[in-house]
Parts: sequence; structure tokens; C-alpha cells
Amino acid sequence: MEMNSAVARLAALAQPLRLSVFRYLVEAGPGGASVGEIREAVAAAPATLSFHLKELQAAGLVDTCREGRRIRCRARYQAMNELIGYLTENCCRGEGAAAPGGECAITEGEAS
Amino acid sequence: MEMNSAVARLAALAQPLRLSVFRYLVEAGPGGASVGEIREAVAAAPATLSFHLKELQAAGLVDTCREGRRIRCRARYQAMNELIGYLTENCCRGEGAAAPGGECAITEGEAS
DNA sequence: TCCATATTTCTAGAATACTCGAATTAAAGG
DNA sequence: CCTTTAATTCGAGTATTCTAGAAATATGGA
Repeated sequence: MEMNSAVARLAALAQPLRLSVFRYLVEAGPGGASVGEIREAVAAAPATLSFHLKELQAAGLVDTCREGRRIRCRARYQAMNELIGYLTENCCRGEGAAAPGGECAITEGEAS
Repeated sequence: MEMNSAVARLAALAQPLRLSVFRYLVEAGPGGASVGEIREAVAAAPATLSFHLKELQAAGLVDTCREGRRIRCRARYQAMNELIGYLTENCCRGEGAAAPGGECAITEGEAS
């Protein structure tokens, strides 16, 4: 996964309403939920929700398809797993690597 | 971890320069790096870097402490692990669950 | 066809974020 | 005290994001 995609997905999730929507879709399971159901769950104005759903879609985190009058949305679990993979590989050190050196202030005259 | 903290950390990482800085600090290891070292690595104007470091700090992803004239920065691995934990618990569903029975006519990549 | 429902697009104002030059603070050492 | 180096804060300009009312589009049904 490229850094750009990672930033895009992080940005998509870095907004309270969008994170709520995504969590709701994850809870909804693979069957997903309609825009109307989501709107009730998160209590947002239609235009506002539409705006945020588009952002989630653009980031690849949500899939939509029309189903009669409704539009069904589903979380793209794979995109999420990719993001978690990126963070784990690029932004973690080992796992539970405790800081050994402790805090600053002790190193003096060391390491120019 | 609360949703608010998760959003704050996601937002902190959802910016190319900040993500680069954080990745650099992770690579630097528990010893961290000075602001000047970071600045060279990411090629940012001093004021710009200072702004973004403050954001990372505010989100709890970076720790700083003065060391003589320099300021040493370290990645807070624990904060990252918490974030990954939050995403894993709240935003994932099992593994590659592609259960059909869906209503949409569109079949997902899963050919049976 | 006309109507109701479901959702999007348009639009514009308000809020937030980003960048960076210049001035400022902080520390170490003449 | 003065200078140099390291980094921050201030301030202003630019850009992006968020919100939501109103109008438009899409679908199914009487």
C-alpha cells in the first residue's frame, strides 16, 4: 500500500461522523445498510451524509450499489485490513517494544 | 480507547508530512531524533515542521523533551498500538468475510 | 402520468488546516 | 554581555473541509 492511499484512508476515518458511519457499516455486517438506515443511526442531514459517504467511497473504504430506490452501502473490510497492515508495517516497531532508555535529560556531552 | 482519541490520532497521521515524520521517528527507534534531524529528513521549513510536531504531540503520538539546545522527539509506540487496537476491534469484521445472501444484484469479485 | 420516497448535486457561507517569513525564546560558550 | 545554534511562536495569506438548505435525479407504484 502506498503512502498516499494510507493518508487518504486515514483522512477518511479522521472525522467523527465518517468514523461513526464506517463503524455502523462494520456492525451491519456484510449485508451492509441503506443510506437511510445510516442516516437514522448517525442523525445527519441528508446532504451532509451524502458528502461524507462520497469521501468514504473515494478512499475505497465503502462500496455502494443501487437497490431499487435505495442505495446499499457496505464496508470494504479489505481496505481496512490493508490500512492496518500499512500502519503495522510502517509505523510500529516490533510489538510492545518498550522504551528502554527512559526519558531524556540523562544524556549529556554524549553524541554530538 | 475513546472514539475522540482515535479520531485525533487518525487526523494526526492523515497528513503526508506528519505521517513521514512519524515514520521517520519509528525508524529512528526508541532513541528518537532531534527536530533538526527530522527537518533534514523531511525537508520542511522550520515553522512548518514545528506546527506539525505540535499536532503529533497533541494527539499523543510523539513525545518531546529538551536536551540542551536540541529537542528530542520520540514516537509513542503505545499510542500507535492503541490506535491499531481500536481499529481492529471497532472497524474490522472477522477476516475476509464475503458472505453472500446479499440483496444487490452485483456480485462481488467472489466467483463461486 | 403523477406522486411519494430515497438520495444526490448545487451552492455558498463558516470553520479549520496548512505554509512560511519574521520575530522570539532558550541554551551553551566565549 | 554577546554570539551562535536550535527550535518555537506570531501573523497573515491561501486552501481545504464541513454543513446544510434547496433543487434535482432516480425509482416504484397507483
